[in-house]
Amino acid sequence: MSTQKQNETPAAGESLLDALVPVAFVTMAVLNRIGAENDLSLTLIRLLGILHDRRLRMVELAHHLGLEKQTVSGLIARAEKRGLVARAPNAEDRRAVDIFLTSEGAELIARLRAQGHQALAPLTRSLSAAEQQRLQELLERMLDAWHG
Amino acid sequence: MSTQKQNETPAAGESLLDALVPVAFVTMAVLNRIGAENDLSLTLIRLLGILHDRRLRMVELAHHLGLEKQTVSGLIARAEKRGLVARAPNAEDRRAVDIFLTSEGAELIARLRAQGHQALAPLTRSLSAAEQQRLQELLERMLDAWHG
DNA sequence: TATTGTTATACTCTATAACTATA
DNA sequence: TATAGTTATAGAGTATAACAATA
Repeated sequence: MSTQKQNETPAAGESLLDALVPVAFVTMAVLNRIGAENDLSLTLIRLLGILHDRRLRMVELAHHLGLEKQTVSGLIARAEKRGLVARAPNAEDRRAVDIFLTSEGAELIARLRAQGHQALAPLTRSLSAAEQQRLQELLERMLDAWHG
Repeated sequence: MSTQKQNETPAAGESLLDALVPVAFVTMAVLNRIGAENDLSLTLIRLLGILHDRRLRMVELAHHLGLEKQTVSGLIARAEKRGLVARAPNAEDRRAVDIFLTSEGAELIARLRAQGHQALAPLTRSLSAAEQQRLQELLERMLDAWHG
């Protein structure tokens, strides 16, 4: 079943991933800890982050998160009970429901963002300003390639 | 409640995080998808990854994962039932239990690793070899600063 | 007494399946 | 018929609390 290593990723790519994956895990761990301090899962953080400048319908939100609509229905139900988001009937489609942040939810994610910057600062602070800029540039290029 | 922006993270750092966090999310999403294809959660992937070259006791494993020992006890119970890991009494401490990969577990994580390289290749492939190396270097510096 | 591990219990996250209301 | 959303149900992941065995 093992193919010859013809079209496989070269060694250089492997080493990059060996740095990228741990950095991603550390980043997630930090966000997760901040979430825990605020009683929020990573999913809920993402959800609030997505809604921070948008009002979306349930299905759209599910698509953004890569989750099933029933799952998001439950997430929203719990977040709504906590006063972080609200539902409103959609103007054009009477089947649809718009989801949006309450002011409390908006304040929470602003606070989270500040905490995130503080908590992740030790990670970025090890690099000079020029290096940070270079790193940011490379990461953005990767992201663009991924999404575009 | 909003402090003056005296000792807060400077704009340069914020922009880097605005690239780092999405890259981390994409990386996690890819790993998560690969995990799902193999019926593995991110936690289980990490757990197997940690055990790939080690034999650890329950508490040590919990510490590595940043989880409570009871949680890991459950994870191990399920992984053991699937034949991915095994338990053995520790030689020196009769209270302790050593956890280690079965050959099946070892094969699985080797397969996952290959899948991960393939799946994340589109992310890294957008950069030249020199840029990949530079990026890897910067990420490693951040990691060293974080752990060291 | 303190530590290692397990079990009991509860809540969140997630999916599959089945349902209602609207398009 | 197809789509938007909810509810029912079930399993994994996580934590707190209580326990047994060993140090």
